[in-house]
Amino acid sequence: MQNSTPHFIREAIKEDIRAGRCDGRVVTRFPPEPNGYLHIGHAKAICIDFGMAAEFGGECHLRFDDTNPSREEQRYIDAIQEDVRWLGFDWGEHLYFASDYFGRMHELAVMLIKAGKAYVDDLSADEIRAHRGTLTGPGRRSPHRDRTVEENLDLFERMRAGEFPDGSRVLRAKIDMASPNLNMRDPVMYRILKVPHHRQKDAWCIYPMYDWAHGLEDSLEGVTHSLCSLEFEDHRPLYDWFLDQLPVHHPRQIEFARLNLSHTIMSKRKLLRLVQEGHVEGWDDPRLPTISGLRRRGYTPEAIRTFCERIGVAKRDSVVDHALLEHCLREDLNKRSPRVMAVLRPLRLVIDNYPDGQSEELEAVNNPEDPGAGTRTVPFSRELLIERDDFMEDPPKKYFRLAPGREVRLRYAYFVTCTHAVRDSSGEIVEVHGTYDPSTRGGDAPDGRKVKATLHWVSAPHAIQIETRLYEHLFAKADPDAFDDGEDFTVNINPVSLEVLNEARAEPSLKKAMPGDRFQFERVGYFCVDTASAGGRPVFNRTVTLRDEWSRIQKRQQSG
RNA sequence: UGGGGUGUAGUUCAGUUGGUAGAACGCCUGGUUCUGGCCCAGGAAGUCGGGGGUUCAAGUCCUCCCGCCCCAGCCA
Repeated sequence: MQNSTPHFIREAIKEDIRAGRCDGRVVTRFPPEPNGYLHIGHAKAICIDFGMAAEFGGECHLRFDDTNPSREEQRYIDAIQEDVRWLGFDWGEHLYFASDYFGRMHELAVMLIKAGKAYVDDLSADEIRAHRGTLTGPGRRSPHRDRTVEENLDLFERMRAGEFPDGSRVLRAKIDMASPNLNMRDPVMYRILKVPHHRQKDAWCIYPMYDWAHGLEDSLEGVTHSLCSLEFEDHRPLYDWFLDQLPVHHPRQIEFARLNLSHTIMSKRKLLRLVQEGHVEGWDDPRLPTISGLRRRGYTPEAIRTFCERIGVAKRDSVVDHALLEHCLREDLNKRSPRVMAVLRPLRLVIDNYPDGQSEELEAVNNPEDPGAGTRTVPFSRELLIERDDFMEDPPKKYFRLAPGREVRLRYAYFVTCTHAVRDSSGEIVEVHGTYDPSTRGGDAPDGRKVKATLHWVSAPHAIQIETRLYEHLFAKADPDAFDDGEDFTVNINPVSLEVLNEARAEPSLKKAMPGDRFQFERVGYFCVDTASAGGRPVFNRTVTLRDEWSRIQKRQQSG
């Protein structure tokens, strides 16, 4: 975190500290509304909020902005805490709820009314909208704008007491109906909502609006820097106005651009649709950019944090290439993942000169990137399983793998030379035969001869059966929102974003794998044991493939 | 004739007080290798949104223009 690239928020905070504007203290907050699951866009915000606090020796609060009980639920509060913690951040004792400040907010609202800066309006929602004016024209004052302080006080107390039905009255700030900033045209501070709150129960039937509440939440907690996304830039004058009217601490709001990622969507509304319409299996579907989905997919918190660091912080709208996320993932997984051999689409390979019924244990390195990871043994026998892609009867140029007459290495085992392939009546290759060189045990030839390819394999009689789930982008297009009139983003859903392989086999060491464990299947990709794995046959989610030069060569050969 | 933002390689970002541009990812070459992974070396790629101006010198300063994003919830 020390040699991070510079960005404007870091510079602004430094400048504030230098100028003594915040007592040298840095207090930030991550303020989710508990009405949905966190996604990688939130991860960016979390990294910035907690990251800035940590960098300047300050603190970052986790505060639930629970001011709208009609859409918030306890289960989201729980899930959000789990996700933030999993990402590696610690709010210590600073867990807060906006709803805990309702009493203080109410007092301050009364103070504003007494100062003649807020009034109760009887206009309906539609009327208020009509009075607000347009983007280019000023609004009109409500006929109730000039009520006396006494009348406003009385009406506001009766609103709170539950005397009026939902939507019948609101408390509004008295600012400027002609302001070019619509947020300043007498914004609503409180609305009547006779809905029990998930934490406050029936204590309130009026609830504060975001603009009124958020600055106070920040202020009450002593937040120094309130970091949020760009769409709140227009709200900053109002944020400042409220705080300026009151005898309270005044934090500084700074806005940055939210994260967009290619090949996926970040909007809560659209994510919800994907879940509700069954395009995915739930909020933690491994194809979703939700934190829970990424976790189940096998992403590491470290990879996500590195990613958030590398994308930078700026104010322009942008779309980050999903490839950068995958790069950060592979970089981390490469260092930490134990290697293991598994064959996704098996093809029988019979070693004709290997004694029938015999088997032996061969030593394999657990992680070439980490000498401390040690070794294990894998069983070898006459009947092996190799990847179908690793054999071609009539190979094209640059194909280095097994083919008739060709010698390759079986990793950690022997050099084998293919003799022939066997086809069934329909002409499909059902097995391959070959011979091995006993002197190459372990994988090296005493005479120093080389092979151009090394294949992964499993011993057929020893292998365990596993299920693998191969994921591709949920959206085929980089921009899921690129669609024609009359269509919506769901037309861009990739119909083959999930491929389930039931015939995969793995080396027996995988028997001990537990849900959440991550492995590199050598030459194939990184996999993570699914949380829903049944005991007998573990399910492996493909987190990400290994970079694959051969597939690029193939693409080139096909296209030209 | 509303307001607020924002425009630098394909992408995401850096570019100190003005000295004709850098990184990462992606892409391409080559090397290395018991993973076609990792690693190493190299390369292609930018009329710095456009015009005008100030200056010996402008991505940086001034000015005009253009593009894109956000705002008319009793959502956050």
